[in-house]
Amino acid sequence: MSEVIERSAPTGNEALRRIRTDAVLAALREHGPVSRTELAGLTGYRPSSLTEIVRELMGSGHVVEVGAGDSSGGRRPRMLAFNPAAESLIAVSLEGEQARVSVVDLAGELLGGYSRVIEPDAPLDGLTDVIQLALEKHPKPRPGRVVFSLPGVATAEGAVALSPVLESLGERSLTEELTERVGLPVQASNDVNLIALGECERGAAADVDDLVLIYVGYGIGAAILSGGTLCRGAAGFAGEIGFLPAGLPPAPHSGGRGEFERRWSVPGIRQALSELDGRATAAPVAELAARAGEPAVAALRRQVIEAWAYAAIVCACVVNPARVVFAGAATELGPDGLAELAALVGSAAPSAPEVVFAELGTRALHIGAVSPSLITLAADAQPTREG
Amino acid sequence: MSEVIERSAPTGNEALRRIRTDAVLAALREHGPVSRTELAGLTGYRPSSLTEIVRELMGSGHVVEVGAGDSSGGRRPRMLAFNPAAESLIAVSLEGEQARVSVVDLAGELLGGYSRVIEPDAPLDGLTDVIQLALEKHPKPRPGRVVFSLPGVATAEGAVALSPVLESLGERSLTEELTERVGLPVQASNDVNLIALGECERGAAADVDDLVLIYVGYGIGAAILSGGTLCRGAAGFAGEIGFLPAGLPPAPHSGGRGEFERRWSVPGIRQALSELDGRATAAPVAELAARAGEPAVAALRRQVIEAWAYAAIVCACVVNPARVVFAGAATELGPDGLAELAALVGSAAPSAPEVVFAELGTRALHIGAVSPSLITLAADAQPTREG
DNA sequence: AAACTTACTTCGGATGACGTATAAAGTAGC
DNA sequence: GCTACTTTATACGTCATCCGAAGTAAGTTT
Repeated sequence: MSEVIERSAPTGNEALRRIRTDAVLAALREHGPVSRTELAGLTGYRPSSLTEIVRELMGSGHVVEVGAGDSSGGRRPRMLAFNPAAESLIAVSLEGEQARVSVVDLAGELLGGYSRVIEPDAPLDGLTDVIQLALEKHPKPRPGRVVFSLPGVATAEGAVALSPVLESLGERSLTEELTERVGLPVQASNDVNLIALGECERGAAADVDDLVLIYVGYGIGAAILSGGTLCRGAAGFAGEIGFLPAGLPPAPHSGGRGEFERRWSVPGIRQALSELDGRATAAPVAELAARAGEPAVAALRRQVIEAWAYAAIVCACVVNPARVVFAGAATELGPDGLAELAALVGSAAPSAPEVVFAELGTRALHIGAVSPSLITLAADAQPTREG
Repeated sequence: MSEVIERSAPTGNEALRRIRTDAVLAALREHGPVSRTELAGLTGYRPSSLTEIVRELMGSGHVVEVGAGDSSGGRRPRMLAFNPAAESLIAVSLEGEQARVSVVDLAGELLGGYSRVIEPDAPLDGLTDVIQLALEKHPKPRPGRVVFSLPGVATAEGAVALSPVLESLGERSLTEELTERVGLPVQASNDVNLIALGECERGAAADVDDLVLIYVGYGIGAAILSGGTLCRGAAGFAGEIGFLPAGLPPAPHSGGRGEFERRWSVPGIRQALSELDGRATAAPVAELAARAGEPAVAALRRQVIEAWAYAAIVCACVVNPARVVFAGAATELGPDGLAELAALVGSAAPSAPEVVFAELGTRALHIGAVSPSLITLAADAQPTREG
């Protein structure tokens, strides 16, 4: 008899136990310090039930009492708060051949950062070393898991072109081998998705459930949050808008990158700028904004804005987000550029979404890594990346 | 104290009761007749727990024993099956001024159909009458709810342009007033979404969780299913691909319909055909397929295919479905047209989805109306349409 | 200081799920 | 035909959980 469980109905007491603690913790994370009575209103549990639940969570350190609140005519409530220092986790990201390892608490606050150059021949050795170093330096709130942020560039074959330093190993072995070596569960996730979760937790999209985040960097990628949950897609490629066709008729794409991404990502804009005046720039988008007075630059800038707006409009038509967040290098466009983007999107999308810039910068990665949504994603996902 | 419940943790016994019966019913709906022991494997419950659950469901008639199964070396199992005849519901759809009311059982089988011309002045009166008629004729499995299939044409203002006969009343009042008049919960849902749920239950997408369905009719609309659940979008407009920009730079849209939809929906193709040879046709898409030998028609046919492929590619880039289903008039293109569509989509989308035609035709609406997903959607939605 | 309000906890009672034992209904071997 | 053995389904005791009511704690108001 196959023990395949179809529908994840909470069966068994341990499952229920998790659900109730998760619900209480989620309510505490979202609404700052609250009294037990307020918590009852938020979660639907009765105050009498919460007594036991809260006692348990205080025992594990995840919940702490933070003094007394204001009286509303009777006994002053004892306020409860989520304690982000109860646990920590390790966030790993790559910048070229440099691996950045950050130890963060459950609020996404940085407890310590380490970096190391990875040998392309044996990337796992270097990664394991630096993660072990971080573990030794920060034993206090024992890190519970490792979140690996991957640049997800999809190729035509459906594989994932990882960062050059990771090309030597298959993608599946990354999480599995690292889990074995480090002794902690390792979860690999698309970097743009992590950033979106971060901005959704505590950033430009904190008050929104339906969101598209468009990240402009070495490539162009989007993250789709619909109804508060990440859209992963059948193969984890949801949001790969680098392959957007430029229009009608759609042209077949050649090679591993999309034409759209090649032209309108940071390297594409850098090249277009250098063709204008022969110079190479480190931050081409910022330069577009700074040199908007020059007619040639202004024309290119307009083209870039139109291209990005096109991506936003397309996403808006398909998933109807309440807000489109531009992140990464796109934020260097400045307020004028944002206004132009918003105007274009507003005039062409059916139910015009708000258009804003990301607010968290590089912190978004850390905050996304501790987002509760990520845990639930990992729970029902295979031990591979979840998109 | 606000009684707002944030996280829907199952609190209270009645909620748990629902969850367990839902889980058991869902398992029975999906996998045909199974023994209690198999059911335990599917749901995660222990056989001893299922004794009580199944007894209850047999009491309500939703589950029936359907004889004995094959022995595997011991006592022969008593097979259990979902009983679709235990309940019925009423599906209402509009074709012009004609309201079609169908009584269907929980398998989507038609028990009876009634139609009636609605007066644009007082549409609710006619609707109420014909629904009451259906209720009188089919009292046996008492209908539990009414599912109203709405053509969802989004306007620029964010409102919904309903079928002409419903224009006289606000959209909110439709479900509320009808609920009051009929005495049953009325749920309004986008027609394309219902069709997608149907094809997903028992049709061209039965084995797929990530799906885009593109419906070509009076307009062009898509339904997005990601991870098995419908994407509704912030305002219920997810899938409104009629407003897709034709390319770069994006042009602002004028009026209530998108340029894309105006050109490549059935009326648009009809007009293009009539401009070719001055004749009006009832089924322009079928004619495109039939007269593909004429050069002028072949060119138009190719344009249509390219436009539809463009929509599919865009959706594939954004949400990465495993399959794109073309429904409505698009199926009249025939196998050659499908092959061309698939080739275009395959060459331009990053992770090429399968491209197929819908299989259920008009039955999709009925099967979608009884999809369990629709109930869960209604549960957390406002008493208005859910997109 | 007494009365009232609010916050929280303790304590039975009911419900549900699990585990084990047991009954029911077959098959296989002699 | 009788005896194992296997598989299926149920009965019952135990434990965990949630709820409601009553009780305690700690304030405010008059």
